[in-house]
Amino acid sequence: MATKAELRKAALRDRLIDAAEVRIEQDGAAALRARDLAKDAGCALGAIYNVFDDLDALVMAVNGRTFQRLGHAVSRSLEGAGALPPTERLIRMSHAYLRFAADNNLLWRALFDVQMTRDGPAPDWYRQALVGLFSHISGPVSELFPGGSEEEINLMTRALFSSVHGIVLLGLENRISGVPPEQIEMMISRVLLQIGNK
Amino acid sequence: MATKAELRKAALRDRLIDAAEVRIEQDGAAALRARDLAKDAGCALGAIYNVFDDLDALVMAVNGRTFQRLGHAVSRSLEGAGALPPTERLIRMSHAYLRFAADNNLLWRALFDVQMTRDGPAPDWYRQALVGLFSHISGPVSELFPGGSEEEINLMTRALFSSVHGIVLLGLENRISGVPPEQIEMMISRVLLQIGNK
DNA sequence: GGGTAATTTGAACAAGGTTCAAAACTCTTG
DNA sequence: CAAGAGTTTTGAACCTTGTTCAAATTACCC
Repeated sequence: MATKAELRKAALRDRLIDAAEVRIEQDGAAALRARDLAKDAGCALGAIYNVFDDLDALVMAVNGRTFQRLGHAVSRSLEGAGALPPTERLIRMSHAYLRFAADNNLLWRALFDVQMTRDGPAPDWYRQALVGLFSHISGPVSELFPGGSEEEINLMTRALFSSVHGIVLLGLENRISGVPPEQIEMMISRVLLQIGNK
Repeated sequence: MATKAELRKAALRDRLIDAAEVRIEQDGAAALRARDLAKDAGCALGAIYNVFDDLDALVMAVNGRTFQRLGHAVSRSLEGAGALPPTERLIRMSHAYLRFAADNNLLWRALFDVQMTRDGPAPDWYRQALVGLFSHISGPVSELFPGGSEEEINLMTRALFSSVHGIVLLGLENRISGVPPEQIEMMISRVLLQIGNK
């Protein structure tokens, strides 16, 4: 049964994730402060550690949500696009990826900051989420390389994802003095078209 | 004139950069400890702050060295390759980039960690170093796209660099359970060949 | 050699993650 | 309902770390 205490704990968990999400998007994951979060969530400092092992675990919980939203954003970009040529579908997904990264910049960066910090392998749900993203990509890639073995398709899928990720990452990096989003969009389109029109 | 004090200060500066370089390559930039560095360099804790504004500035000094070495590694990969087709030259440079990133993983990552942390724009020498890297790339790219305007060449140059960077970044990320370097090499080759053989 | 200025030192401060003994609360039983 | 046992929550205290600065040391000049 769900005792009163368990419900309170679950509610606190949600409030903490909410608060952390807001603060990460505002100032970045590195600027999270336990004392701020306790204030935001209306709980004691130590209460955070009744719910999460440490602040990293809280960031990971936020990352779970972010990954979910990212997956939906990419899926949505394919709605009604099933009949388009594979290159066009790749471009749509990539542009959705760019837009998500631009609109949720610091939350999106937090996704990739964590693994670097931690030594052990990323948690399972994390790998699963990446596999989910890849599964959207491998379809068009298979169509582009009909003769390729499964191994080759997998390789190309990851290579293309990584390429787009790199363009988005560096494109948004110096967003102050840097590249306007339309130009990033164009970089992605050019590279993917170049690869598609062989 | 170079007073005795100035010489000592310069020597300390070098010892601190040496020590920081070793520790960053060992444990990553985030694990740098002022007290460890003081011990390594045989100086007082406060002495670090007579030479550098803060630890970030010391990391930046290490980054300066790393960028220098990275530039040389990429340059060297082109020695005697001037006559090769542009795609082949791009592949050689990219493989050199991958090898450098793999052999100097945490030092290489420190290059890209800093700007994310800091708010202001990257220092000038930093941008210059990137421009230097790009200048190696834009040659082959111009040959690949002879009709392109300067603007288009610049765009493609940055796009290609970012793509390779992304493949290397994610390829080396989960290096424990992840992708072997030869496979990363192959990803880069495939993508670049695909782009070149249009 | 002695006096002044520059340099170096490391104890002290501040900030922030994490712990844990005590307080508050909840549930069970008589 | 009351008392006791068990659970949950609390926040003061602890610890690690970057950074400062008054005091001690060293270098320089006459």
